[in-house]
Amino acid sequence: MTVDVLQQTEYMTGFIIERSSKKMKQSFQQVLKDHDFNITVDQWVVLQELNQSNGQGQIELASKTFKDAPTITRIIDILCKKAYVERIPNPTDRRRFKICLTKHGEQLVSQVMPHVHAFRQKAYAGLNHKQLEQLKTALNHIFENLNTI
Amino acid sequence: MTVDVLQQTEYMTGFIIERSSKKMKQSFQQVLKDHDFNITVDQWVVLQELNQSNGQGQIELASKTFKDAPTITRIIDILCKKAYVERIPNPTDRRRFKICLTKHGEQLVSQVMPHVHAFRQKAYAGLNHKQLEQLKTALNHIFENLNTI
DNA sequence: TATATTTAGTTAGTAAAACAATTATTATCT
DNA sequence: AGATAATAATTGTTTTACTAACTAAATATA
Repeated sequence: MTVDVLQQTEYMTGFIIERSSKKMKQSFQQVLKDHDFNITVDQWVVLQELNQSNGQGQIELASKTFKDAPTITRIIDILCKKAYVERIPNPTDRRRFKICLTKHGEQLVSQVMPHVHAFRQKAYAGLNHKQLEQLKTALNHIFENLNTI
Repeated sequence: MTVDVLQQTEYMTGFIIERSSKKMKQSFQQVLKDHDFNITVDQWVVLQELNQSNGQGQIELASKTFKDAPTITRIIDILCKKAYVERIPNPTDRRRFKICLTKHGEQLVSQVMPHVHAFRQKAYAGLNHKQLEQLKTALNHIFENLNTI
C-alpha cells in the first residue's frame, strides 16, 4: 500500500469518530427531551454511574465518566438543585463528599433506563456482536495510542 | 446470544466512542499548543476545510464540519480577529459571505499540516487498512441509524 | 512537632455546542 | 406587484471543556 492510499484511509477517520459521537449525544438528548426528562446527556451519564455505584467521591466520578473535576462540580451542583443527588460529607475525610442518588434520583434513573435500552437497539441495529467488539477494540486502541504521550 | 449478553456488548459502547473522540481532540489540541499554534481544534477543522475548498459560505462550512450555524459564526469571528480568514461579501447574494483564507491563514495551514500527519500516524498506529475501514463503516452505520429519526 | 507536599473540591475566564429566536435578504406564489 | 415563505447569518442562554488559581484538609518528611 502506498503512503497516499494509507493517508486516504486515515483521512476523515477523526471526523467520522467525532461525528458519530456527536450524533449519539444529540440523538439521545432528543430522546430525553421528547419524554420531558429535564436533564442533559452529561447529567444522565453521572446519574447512571451513581446508580451503578452510589456514594462515590467527585474525583472518582470524574474518572469514571471521563470528565474533569470542575465539570463534575458543576454537574453535581445542577443535580443537587434538581434534587436528584445530594452531597453527603465523608466523616473520615472532610475534604470529600459522598455523592448519593436521592429517592427522586433513583426514580428518574428507573424511568430513563428503558429509553436507554431502546436507544441502543436503534443505534446499533444491523451491527452484530463481533462488529461491536471490533469497534470497541479499535477505538480503545486509538485511545491507548494517545493516552501515553 | 441472550439479551443479557447483547446488552453487555452494547453497554459502554457509547462511552467508548465518546471517550476516544474526546481523547483525540484533547491530544491534538496539545499538539497545537506544544507548537505554539494559537488555535483550537475546532478552529483548525474550519481552516482545513477552507484549505480544501476556499470561499465557502457559512452554511456549507457548518454542514461540512458537522457544526451548526451559530457555532460557525463564532468560529469565523475568532478566525477573522486572528486574521486567518476574512468575510468577503457575495455580490450575487447579500445575505451570504464567502469565507476565505488569508495569506496568513494559508501559511498557518501549511505549518500545521505536517503535525496532522504525524498525529494520525500516532493515533492509528497498530491498526491496518482493513481495521480502519471497518471502524469507519461501523461508525457510519451508527450515524445513519440515528440520522433518520 | 513543624514544614512541605499532595489531594479533594471550588471558582473564574475563555471557547465551544445546542437550541431557540431574530434580522435581513432572496425566492415563491397567487 | 404584494404577501408569504425560505434562506444566511447573528444574537442570547445554558451547559460542558479546559486551564489556572485557590481553599482546606490530609499525608509525608525533616
